[in-house]
Order: sequence, then structure tokens, then C-alpha cells
Amino acid sequence: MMHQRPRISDVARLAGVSTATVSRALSNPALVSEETRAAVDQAVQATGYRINHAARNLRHRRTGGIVALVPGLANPFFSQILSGIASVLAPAGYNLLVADTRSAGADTLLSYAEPSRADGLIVLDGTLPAAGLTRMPVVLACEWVPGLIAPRVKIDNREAAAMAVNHLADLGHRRIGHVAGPPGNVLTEARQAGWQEACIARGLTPDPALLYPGDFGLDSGQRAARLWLDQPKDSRPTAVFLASDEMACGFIGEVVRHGIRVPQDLSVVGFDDIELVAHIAPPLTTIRQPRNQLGRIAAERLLARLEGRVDDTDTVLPVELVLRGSTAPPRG
Amino acid sequence: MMHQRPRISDVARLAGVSTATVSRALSNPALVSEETRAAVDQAVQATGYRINHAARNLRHRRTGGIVALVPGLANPFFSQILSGIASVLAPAGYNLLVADTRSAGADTLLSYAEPSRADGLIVLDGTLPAAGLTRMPVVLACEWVPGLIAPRVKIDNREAAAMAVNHLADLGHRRIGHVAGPPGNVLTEARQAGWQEACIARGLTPDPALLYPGDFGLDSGQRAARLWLDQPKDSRPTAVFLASDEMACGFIGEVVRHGIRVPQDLSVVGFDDIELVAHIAPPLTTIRQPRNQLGRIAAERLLARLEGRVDDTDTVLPVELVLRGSTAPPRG
DNA sequence: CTGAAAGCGCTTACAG
DNA sequence: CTGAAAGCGCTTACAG
Repeated sequence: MMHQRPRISDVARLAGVSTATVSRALSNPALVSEETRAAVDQAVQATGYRINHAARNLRHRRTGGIVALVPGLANPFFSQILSGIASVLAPAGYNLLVADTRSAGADTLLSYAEPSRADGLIVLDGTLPAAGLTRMPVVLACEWVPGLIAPRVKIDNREAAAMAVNHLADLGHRRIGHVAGPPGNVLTEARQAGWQEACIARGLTPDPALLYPGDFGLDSGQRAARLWLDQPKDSRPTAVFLASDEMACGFIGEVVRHGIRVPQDLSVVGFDDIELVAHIAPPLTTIRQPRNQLGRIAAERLLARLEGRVDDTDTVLPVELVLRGSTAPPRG
Repeated sequence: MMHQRPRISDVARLAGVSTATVSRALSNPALVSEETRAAVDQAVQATGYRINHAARNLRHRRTGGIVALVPGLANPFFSQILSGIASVLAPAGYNLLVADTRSAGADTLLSYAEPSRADGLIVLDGTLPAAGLTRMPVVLACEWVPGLIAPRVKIDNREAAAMAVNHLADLGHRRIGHVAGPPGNVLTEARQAGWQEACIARGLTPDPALLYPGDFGLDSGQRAARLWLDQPKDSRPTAVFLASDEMACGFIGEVVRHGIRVPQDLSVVGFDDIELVAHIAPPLTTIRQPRNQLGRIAAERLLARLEGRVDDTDTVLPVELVLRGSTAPPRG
């Protein structure tokens, strides 16, 4: 859709120099004399010239685009990560292309991860096949793809889960339940393992009856709550640690509707600290992930890679247990 | 980052034809003979050829990109709209570039809206200056920029607000408050006007004391709740209609913390129907916007425009009042 | 410091 | 139906 846009040759003609000189004056001003630079600048002003990225990209054999592969654009958890990514990509002159790994087919995703479309990849979905992701520099953020060697920006999910369990154990809870994430997800495994280990370390039993299936989504939290409600009162957990805040919201909503009081009758700890959970009643005690920072660092590490600085170490960001109103000592 | 990727000339050599023929076989197979097509297909397979988009775009004088300008990527309201946009853009061969109008500077935004970066624009932020947005085909979604002539995909915000007010009036409420959106926003004005008009139509007074400032965000809902709590019990509204669900969450959280029961002591209606509000306690009665559909239709109309079908009419999508647990007749 | 020229990898009138 | 050739709008060794 480029109409009659001025080209570099128009600028050159007006400034009385060659196109090569205009190009240099624009991209590497130190290379030309001061007068030339001034003449070119003036001609740029006069013509309203703006560079044509497609031409420049073709010449540079790059695309200027970075693709973020997100499992569910509609998931509020990812929007702040994207926000962080965008905030470092834009100043560096890269476009952020966003692709939803849930709504797009495998072939669409592969076509996004194509060298002529993007220069690099930020993968936020750990369930993608590693094979398709090796065609360009890639950074893994939050989730990671087992077997894919690439820098990862993540948190210590095991430790984070242990923080939640320890908080509940400190309050005096002896039966601490866990609502897990989707099966096969690396985060699910790490958080569940953290729950299990921390329970054992505190002399508690991570009984299978205390473990509920989930998928990070609201509805699965609600389903877990129904399972909990169906359990005998004297053997069900007095506290539940859920692998996502969304599930925690669904869980609390459902038990409250059945007359359970949180935290008096049941303590709940979530995971993520999405913005909203500070404002529900009761405000949710949860594990805060530095989402914006996760995005920024992932983008920075990808840029470093694109500049040739290769470094496959992991960046592990600190999490924080945010104490709010959804946890209390068990009754009696 | 394109390594030693096969070019169209490699395919041509292998297939024993010219590059022109390969190009035709790929983009317009009907133009070549069946044998040629087969030979080319085979050569494509053998070489693993994939098209170079930068070159094709340069030649076509297009970019293959569509930019969505979003006021706050971290806002869950927009993620589902983006999801809808992406779902029609991807099959059509367009990249979705996402830019956050809050975190990016004005110049960055203008550089996004540049013909050599993108072929079209979907604007979700009504507070942008119209001037910078006229360089390429544009579609306005949800919000709109006053004075910018372009197809709009929206809902009837006035009517939607009236639906909320009528529901509360039907329940018997006589003092219905309103928490407005950010000043200067087109949605704010339309929803506030709808509240006002509907109150008057029902014989109620949209008293200034019933109107609270807000900005769509959670915190502003909380602040509005504090104002409400400070008002004398016998003159404050018995029901509140808020211009966003986020504000409604903040509002409810705060009043519940002060011992107010929703809906027994106070009825609350939100706006948007973000996923989470069905799961909080009480589940929120709200106005549902068809967000995914809004995104899809905006994208479709932009594609139509790019294909030369110009049509500046508005698309108005229906909203729905979703009755849940946050509204009830007033006490006594 | 500057210019002429080649080339990035495609597509498409034009001619046959 | 097919090929030779020009060109999309830049950039960059190369030569001066």
C-alpha cells in the first residue's frame, strides 16, 4: 500500500548527491561530511522521506520481526509478559509479531517461525514440538520445551511451590491440598513436585486424595472445588495451594457459594499474582511472578543472541509470596 | 538471519525451468502446465524451498503486516479481541503486529503506522490523534477516534448502559449510581449518557452525587467504593452500574471488606463480561461484549478494505445483559 | 569523503 | 505455456 512515497533516489536528487551517500548519511552519519549530512537532512525533510523497511530488510537479509508464541492470547497472564517484551523490542527497532499457539494450526506456527518472517523467537508455550523451533535464535520464557537447548528465562517453580506450602504449614495446616496445572506441562510438574517435596520436608503427607487435577483455567478451579466439597469434612485439606490464580478464583467462587468461608474454613494460596486477585474478597494470598520483567529479560536475551552474543545459561527470576487475606490458621 | 536458504533460482535449476516459471507454479499454478507444476513441486520438496517474504513484499509493494494499536496490552479486555483479530489475519497471510499505545511513545506509534511496516491498522484506542492514522487503511474497533472517518466495529454503548439501568430499575432501585470510565474517552461518554438518559426515562434522577469518577482500572473501582462508603447511608445509591468489570471487581472487593453484602445491601452491574467475573463471589451481573467477534469482524473489514472494497459504515454488534448474583431488589 | 555498480530474492509485463 | 529482462528500494564492497 505504498503510494507515491519518496524513495531514497528522490532525496539524493534534491540533495545533489548519490543514493549511496544518502543511505550513509541516514544510517551512519559519521561517514559523511557535515555539509552533506545537512543537505541530506534537509532533503529528507522536504520530501518527507521515510525508509522502506521491506527493501532494507531484503538487503540486510533480516526481517526486523520477533515472534512471540503464546499459549492463549486471551489469557491475562501473558499480556503483561508481552507488554514487557514489546517495551524492549520497540526501541531496538524490532516488530513484535504475536501468534497464538492455541488458535493457530501447527503449520501456521511453523510458518511464523520461518527465517524470512522473523529473526528470532520467544516461546512461551512449553508444549510445542522442539523440532520446528530450531530454525532461528530462540529464547524460552516461563515455560520451556524439554530437549530444546536455548536460554531460558524462568522462575524456580519448585521453590515457589515450597514457599506456598511452608506458609500454610507455618500457619498450622497439616493437610495441604494441591490443584495441579495441565498434564504434561513443565510448570505443572515443577509446582507439583515442589508441593510434594515441601510437604514431606515438613513431615506432612502429600496424599493422592489431596491432589486435584486442573488446567490453569477458571473452570478447572471450580471443578476442583466440587471435588473438595464432596470429600468428607474431617479428611479433606484445610488449605489448598493452586497452580494458578485463575484456578484459585474459580475454586474460591465455588466454595464460597456453598457457604464455606475463606480463610476461616479453608485457606487458599494461588500462583501468578494476576492483577485482579488483590481486589477480590478475600484478597488472594499468592506467589508473584515478575511478569513484566520476565518479558523484558527474554527480549533482551534474544536481542543479545541476534547480535551474536551466545549464552545458553538460564535466568532465574525471584518470586515473592504475597500475603493477603485468603490464608489463616486452621480452625480448632 | 537467513542462512543458506534455497532461493527460487535453486528450485528453477533443479526443475529445469526458469525462475519466472517457478514463481508462477507457486503463486498461480493454473498458469503452468501440469508437468511443469509437478517438476517444480518436486524441486521445492527436494530443496526445502520456502519463500522469502521480504523479497516478495518488496516486489508487491506491500508488507504483509497489520498493526493493532492497543491501549494497554496488559489489559485482559483486549487479549480476546486480539485473539479474534489474529484468528482471521493468520489464514489470510497477514502478520499481526501489536503495539501498546500506553507504553510506546507517540513517535514509535507513528512509526508503526507507516506504510512500509504495515498495510493496515486496527485501532483500539480512541484517544489517539486522528492525524497520524490516515496514512493507510484503518478500522476502528470498540473505541473510535472522533473525526477519523473509517469503518467502526462497535457496540451500542448507550443502549448497553440503558440495559443495565433498566435491569436495576426493574428490581425496584430508585437511586442508581454510575462509576464512569476515564474522562475524554468516547466509551465513557456514551455509557454515562446511557445511564443518564435511562434514569430519566424511568423517572429517576441521575444526581451528580450518584456519579463517581473512574478510569476502567481496578484501583479506580476501589476508590469509587470508598466514596460510596463515605456517603450517608440513606442517600447513597442502592445499586451501582460501573463502566467496566475491572472497576466492579475493585468496587465489590472494597465494600465487602467493609461488611457490605452484595447483593443484599448493594446491587452491582459491571461492563464487558471478562471471563473472571463469572467466578468471583458473588458472580457479577454484567453487560457482555462479543470481544472475540469484535476482533474478527474488525480484521475482516480491514481485509476487505485492503482488497479495495471500501465501505465506511459502522458495524454494531449486539450486547447481552448477563444476569448473575450481584443484583437483587433493594432492602426494605 | 563520495559515486557507480552490483545485488538482496522475488514478480510480472512483454515477447515468443 | 515459457523465458529473458527489468525492477521493487535499499546497502555496501570497491575504487577513486
